[in-house]
Amino acid sequence: MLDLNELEQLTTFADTGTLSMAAEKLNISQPTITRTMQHLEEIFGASLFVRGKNRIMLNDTGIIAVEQARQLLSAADNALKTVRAFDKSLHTITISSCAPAPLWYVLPALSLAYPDMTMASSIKSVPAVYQDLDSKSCQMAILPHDTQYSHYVNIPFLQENLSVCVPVSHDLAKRTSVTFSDLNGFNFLLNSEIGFWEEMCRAQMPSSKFLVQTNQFEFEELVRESSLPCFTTNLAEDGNDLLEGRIKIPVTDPEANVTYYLVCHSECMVYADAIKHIDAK
Amino acid sequence: MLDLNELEQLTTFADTGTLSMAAEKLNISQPTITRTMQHLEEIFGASLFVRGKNRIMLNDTGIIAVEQARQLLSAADNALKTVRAFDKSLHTITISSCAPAPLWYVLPALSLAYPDMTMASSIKSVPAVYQDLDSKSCQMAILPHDTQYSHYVNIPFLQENLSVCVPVSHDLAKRTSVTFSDLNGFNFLLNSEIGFWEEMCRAQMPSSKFLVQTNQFEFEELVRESSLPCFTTNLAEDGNDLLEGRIKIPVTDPEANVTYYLVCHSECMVYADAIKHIDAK
DNA sequence: TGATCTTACGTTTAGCGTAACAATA
DNA sequence: TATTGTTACGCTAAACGTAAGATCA
Repeated sequence: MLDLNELEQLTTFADTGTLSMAAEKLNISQPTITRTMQHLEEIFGASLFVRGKNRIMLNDTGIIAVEQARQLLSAADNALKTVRAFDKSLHTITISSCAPAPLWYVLPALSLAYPDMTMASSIKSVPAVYQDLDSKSCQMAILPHDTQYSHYVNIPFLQENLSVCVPVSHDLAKRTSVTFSDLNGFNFLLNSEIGFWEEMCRAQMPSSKFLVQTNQFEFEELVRESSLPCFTTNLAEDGNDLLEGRIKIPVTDPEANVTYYLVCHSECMVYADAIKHIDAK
Repeated sequence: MLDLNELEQLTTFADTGTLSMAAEKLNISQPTITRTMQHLEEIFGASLFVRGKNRIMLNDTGIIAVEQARQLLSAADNALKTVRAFDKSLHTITISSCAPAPLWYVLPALSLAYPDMTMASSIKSVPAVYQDLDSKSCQMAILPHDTQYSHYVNIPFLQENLSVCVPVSHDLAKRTSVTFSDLNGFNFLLNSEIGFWEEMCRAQMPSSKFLVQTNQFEFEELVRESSLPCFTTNLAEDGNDLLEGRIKIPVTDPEANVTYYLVCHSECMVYADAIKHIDAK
């Protein structure tokens, strides 16, 4: 029977051209490779090399053997990965969310209910979340609305309300509420990785520019040091004095006040059960 | 790295259902299989079984692993066969002939010239020979005519002339020569494995019936014991007294007097060189 | 009680590395 | 002389089988 280790030595030899270099690359001694090559010829029942006194090269059959060896090693690697991936999927709850805030509640609740499971979450746009859901590459999704599809379980579980934060000196600072059309045209500081919020802002305020910060520290510095308006919500845990000197003004548009839904296929409903009791503070 | 031996133990276990039966099937001890299954779990980095106190079964990951193992073992088997087949092809001269007689000269000559090579010959219809030639599944072909294709080497090397053999009492016994149209309508004894001759006879004598004998002994018995006409040629070595009491009458049609051509791709011309000097006795 | 799987133990052997050798450039 | 491949030798570690133990039907 073929031995994948031996085949790897063969392909390494084919790659390097000499037995010694192959040995070095694989951290084994040259004699070992010599023996393995001899053994491979026994196994294949064919001569694979042309041997000089001091030199060894693949013959035509050897070239075919190397080709087959490569395919086989690659297939073996895939098999290993396939099994590992499947096993991992059994021990992982994958969640695709349209926004970060719901995950702050969902992940701890799930970790508590399923301490042996690994959580894998990602924040993406609404269409991307739907794609994960349809391809079953997530067990659970979080969307800012009901899916309307009866083959999904839809559970409302959290509300998030958007406010704009402006310095006290800002034109809008005296307002007690605003709409997107009031805000349209102003430029905003925005965090990255905020899911559907970003597209929503761009859609609702087409005349505004958004300075998207990838780095949380830099974002906070800019909030403190600039007078650019930014956003917060009822769920945001704005640290310390981050918004000191700023006024929070609720945005009243319905698009700015969303109800999140847990969405999953019926077979994953157990996971939803573990978190649907959650109340926002 | 995966070990194909271990994977085979896995699939055997999957086939038999218990470790002990798998062990027996593979002629190894049960503890060995136990250890191998434990080792496979290490290698895959996943639990593959559900274990009772004295029972072991595949879990979902295990089923996937078995599936992958089967594919891999089958791929390994194919790889082995591919290499062996290629090597064999390097040591085999394959000849497709439209008739048996040319092989009586070609095979000994080639064996003499290439003592380390294995000869593989087969007798088939003219179209089948062409197919072998085009698909390069033979190194050399023997056809009853020139191919007219310039990308083939065509070497005329042998003539065969057909005669009909009838008992002295037969209607045709007095003739010194005949044509197919004279013979059309008579029924004939025929050997099997005579290549293009059979189709040729059927085409030239559509009103005749042919009693094709698969067994050489039975054929000869029928020749001796019946008065059915049969055929022979200048190349045939009709043993002993087989045709005693019969008259040989040459068939004069051009189709009955063929010149055989060695046909091969240019890269196989060396083989043709070894035999093109042959003269018929 | 017989069948099954696991663990423990002792042996064997197969594989490895070091070293020596032969040949080349 | 430095590099390469092969052969010889001795050792180690891995793998195996036997035996014993535990559990179930």
